[in-house]
Amino acid sequence: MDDVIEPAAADFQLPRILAALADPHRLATVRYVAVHGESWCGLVMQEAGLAMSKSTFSHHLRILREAGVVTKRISGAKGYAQLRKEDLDSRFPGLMDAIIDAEVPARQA
Amino acid sequence: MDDVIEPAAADFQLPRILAALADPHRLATVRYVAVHGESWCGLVMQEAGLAMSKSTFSHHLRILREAGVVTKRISGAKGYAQLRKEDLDSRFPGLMDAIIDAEVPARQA
DNA sequence: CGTACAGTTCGAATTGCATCGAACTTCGAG
DNA sequence: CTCGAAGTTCGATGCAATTCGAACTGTACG
Repeated sequence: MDDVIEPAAADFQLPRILAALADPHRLATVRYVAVHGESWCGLVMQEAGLAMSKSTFSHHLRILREAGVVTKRISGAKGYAQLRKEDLDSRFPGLMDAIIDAEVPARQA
Repeated sequence: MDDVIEPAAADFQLPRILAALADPHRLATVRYVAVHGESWCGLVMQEAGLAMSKSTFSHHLRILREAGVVTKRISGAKGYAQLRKEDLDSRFPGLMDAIIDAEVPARQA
């Protein structure tokens, strides 16, 4: 069921993390949990402005988890996503801060 | 001939920059010019450990330029690539430092 | 128990990316 | 002018990513 491998911090691969963050949907997801802390996935989908099906969101979350960017915790029927800030900071100091604090350009057409 | 658009710093798009940096070959390229400063492309290809054809390298360099990560200067028949450190720092403070200074995991087979 | 909710997995379609060789342009050196 | 070196562009190809709906599993709650 849930065979997703969340790597240890020592196994983080920069290209993989950058690839995970390079998708606008996933970036929005990461930014949301960075600001709001551990969040229910359903809320993230709504609030982060992600117009996609459940299965697509599940896919994106998997990419983020397999890269080591987020963790998922299951409570009852719901899942909660959280940024792995400490682990990311330990391997790539300043990386996430730079990405999270980056100016979000005005939405362009 | 050279229609590659190198965007102004104000037009930098984070997802695009992250995507450009997410490829190991391009990451190696960026790290090389970050350390060595403006470099002849031929040398970069050799020294950065890039085993690829000229056309493929040209393609990767284009991606980096169009994202705003590097500039190219032509001198005679040769081209020289340079990291756009100031522009990148102005839009995304700390981003490039974090990426360049990241520990490169020991290459093991 | 049965219904609704939360989420994953699967298959399929579409799209995009990395890569190469070949052909071409341009520059520098003879 | 001619030759080789340096790069770019152009198809073509093969692989990976994104996306969806449908079917499935598991939890919560009347």
